[in-house]
Amino acid sequence: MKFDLPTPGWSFELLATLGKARAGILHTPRGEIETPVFMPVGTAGTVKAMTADELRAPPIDAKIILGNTYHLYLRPGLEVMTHVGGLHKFAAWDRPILTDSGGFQVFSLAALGELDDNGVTFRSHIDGSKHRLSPEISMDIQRVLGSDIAMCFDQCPPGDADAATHELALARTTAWAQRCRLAPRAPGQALFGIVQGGIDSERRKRHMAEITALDFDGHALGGLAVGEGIADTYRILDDVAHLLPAERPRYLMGVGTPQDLTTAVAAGIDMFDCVMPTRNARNGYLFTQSGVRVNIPNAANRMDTGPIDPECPCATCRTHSRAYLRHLYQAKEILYARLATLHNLTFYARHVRAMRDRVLADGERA
RNA sequence: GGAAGAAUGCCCGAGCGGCCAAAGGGAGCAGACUGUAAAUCUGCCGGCUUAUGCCUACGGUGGUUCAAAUCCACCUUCUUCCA
Repeated sequence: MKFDLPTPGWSFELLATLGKARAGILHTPRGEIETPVFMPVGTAGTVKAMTADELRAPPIDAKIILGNTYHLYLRPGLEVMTHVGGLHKFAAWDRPILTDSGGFQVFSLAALGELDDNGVTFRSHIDGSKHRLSPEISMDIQRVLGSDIAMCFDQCPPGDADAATHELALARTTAWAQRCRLAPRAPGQALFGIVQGGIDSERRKRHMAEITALDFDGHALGGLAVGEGIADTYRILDDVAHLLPAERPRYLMGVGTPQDLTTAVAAGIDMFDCVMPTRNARNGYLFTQSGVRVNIPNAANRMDTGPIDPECPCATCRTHSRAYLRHLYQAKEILYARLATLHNLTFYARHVRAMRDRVLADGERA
């Protein structure tokens, strides 16, 4: 079944379901995105250590990547972004891009500034200069960046926030979502709403009703895996994800470990992003099919002539040994970051695709 | 042949009478990382052991002192300078 989304040129095609899990295709003006999908994070206009060609080529074959409003606004800034004609041209990436609104930075860098009903004032981590982000400003930056999916500017409370903080964040996030909805967008740019509410199911559902009423192209669950404890994360996913409108894509923001993705897909999520494969790669943590992680600096790899993962088709595993990678890591060679990132992104891409294949193979046609 | 200086834990290197199992760095070992201020950060790093505990330790051997990596004597090795 294929559902048109509010933004022209966009539709979501549901192919099969297996329990709450789904497999589908998100049709966009810049191409198809098979779901479930993992979106590599490219905060500053680059998925760190990867070229656009490497991301596009199998086995990663990323159909969509992330960019970040806050970071790209601070550097290189809107003057450059306008001049170069947007993020796609700038980064030589012709497939879809999703931009985070800066909402997460409001949360994670909140100590830098003051938060009020209208937005957040903060100081640049680069030069200390004072800046302001509001729903309108965030949307305008995302318009200039020209992302395919813009995210609403939201407030994401930490995992241990109290009820009052959550209620305030919910009210603001809803009010801000309404304002983002009215803001000008780039041609063909879709907009996703974000559901907050912490780990209280009833609060989540209440906020979900507010956000889904606004007719966004897709819906995101925000504020999960922000320190609340994995059992609560999974409980909320199981309680809430499948209640998001079935005919629109469902995006779990910022998650997560391979097991998190498995759990979330089973709960009905279609889209993910996370820094974990890229950052952990750079920090020596490599994923394997067997589930046993490889800490590449460990002495056990010193003499190991085998690949990171014998089941992995990536160029790193087909070409290089653990001993070599460990050496590159220890020697702080730049090549290490590239080889490791290539591997971890391959792992994530295959992990998510395997789940999609399973839903298509064993599920019911939608 | 003479003169001056130096020898510290795996390496480099502070300390120059007690607060020294000995700063700091490196190396090594282990861990963390979830809408990226992260090629980052944390812990361990003489042994026994997980104790306000014991042993072994600052080139070697003696000595001074209640107390020495720190002071003295000699020895060994190294560096620089003068012949």
